[in-house]
Amino acid sequence: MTDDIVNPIPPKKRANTRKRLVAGTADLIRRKGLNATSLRDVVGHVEASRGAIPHHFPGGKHQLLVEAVQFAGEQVSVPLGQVLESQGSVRGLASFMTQWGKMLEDSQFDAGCPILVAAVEPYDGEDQPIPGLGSLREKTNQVFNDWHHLLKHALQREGVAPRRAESLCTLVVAAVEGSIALCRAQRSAQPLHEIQRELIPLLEQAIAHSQA
Amino acid sequence: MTDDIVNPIPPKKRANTRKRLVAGTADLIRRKGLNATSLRDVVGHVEASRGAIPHHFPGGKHQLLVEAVQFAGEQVSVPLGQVLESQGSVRGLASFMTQWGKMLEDSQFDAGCPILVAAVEPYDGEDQPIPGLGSLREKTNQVFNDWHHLLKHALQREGVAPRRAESLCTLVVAAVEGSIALCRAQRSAQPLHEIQRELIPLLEQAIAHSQA
DNA sequence: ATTAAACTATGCCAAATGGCATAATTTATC
DNA sequence: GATAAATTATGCCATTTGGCATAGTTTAAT
Repeated sequence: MTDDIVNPIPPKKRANTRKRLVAGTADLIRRKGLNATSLRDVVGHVEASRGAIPHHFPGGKHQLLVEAVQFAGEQVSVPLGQVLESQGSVRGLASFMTQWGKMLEDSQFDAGCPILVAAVEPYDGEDQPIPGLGSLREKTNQVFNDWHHLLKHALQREGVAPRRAESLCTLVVAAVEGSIALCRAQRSAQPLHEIQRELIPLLEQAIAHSQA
Repeated sequence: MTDDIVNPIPPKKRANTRKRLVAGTADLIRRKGLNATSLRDVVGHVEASRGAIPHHFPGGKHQLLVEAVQFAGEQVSVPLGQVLESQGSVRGLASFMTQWGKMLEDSQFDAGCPILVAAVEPYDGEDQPIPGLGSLREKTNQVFNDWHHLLKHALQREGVAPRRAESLCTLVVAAVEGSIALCRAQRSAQPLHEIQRELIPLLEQAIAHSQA
């Protein structure tokens, strides 16, 4: 009997719906924020049924938000890691920031960074943990830490001392996120370009100085 | 007859209620955000009546939010201008950032920057203008610009070239706001300290270089 | 084919929200 | 003090929200 073979192809359309819900939520968070994104919006956006949510996410909206933040974090950290690896920290960061500018312009500054939204927009119960996932705030912080470490390791690989790398990449992450807020307010990608003008030479200098 | 003397003491308790509503809204925006701050929350917070809102703010919640953002912006820009004037750009910025760190810690990172919230949290109708006030987004951008110009003029006064001052203070504003988001996620003022570690020397260097 | 499980669809509910209308009350003016 | 205006207090309403329950449907295993 096929006893201990559970199933080589476990899910089919089910996992698809689940993923679409998570991705769709992440997408709506960018445009509407945490509170204003209703579950009805989400199921409408991904063409799912309302009943799919309590089924796939017994933790309700809260769980969906946490998973959406995690998903959105990976959506950024994976390409960020690649570009840092292949182009080095300076050129990698530059193309990363260029990408961000394009995204903002393409959406006409209606879609920002979902992680920034999760960090800034207070959400009732953001500190209550979802079993196995942690709280919304923990997850948000974890994503920021991912980006931070990615950059930090890239800088250290290029000779920057750990302590300096620490403050440098906190500055980079803070400045990029902050500039996204400025871009949204201003409806222009200029702030992103302005900070790039300062950050790139600063990194170059730190790397050059370390190799002296 | 007292004909054209309208009234030497125009408002008494009325303007008080109005101001309290605006200030209370600004306060709640920090802790709950735009959407989650209900008008019932506001009137409860400042001990006013619900009817006071349609009376003082015919534009409804929207108008109240715009005025709250303006108020909160002045609440920051006035002391910022003072400290930049009296201590110069570098020391002024340093004490400004220290103040921010204290505020965050005092609230246990429950209260952030209301302007950052207004810039990041999407709000339905944020682009619809309130007659005589402009839209929520315009007002938010205006506040960022105030801070920007305050810092820019301080830097220029100390010899930094306009183009450099431009990018430098965009970086400062973006980094400070971004770090507030990081602090909130991390429940620690460390990110603020880390960016200070980079920003202060950067400004000092720019000023020193300009005087060579 | 049958049965069980996973998944989806739909309706209902209590709570909350912004806006409004109306009434009560205070304040200013003569 | 009387009158009008400004302000405040309260109740009502339509809408939206998240959560849940129940029923229907598909999918997989035997």
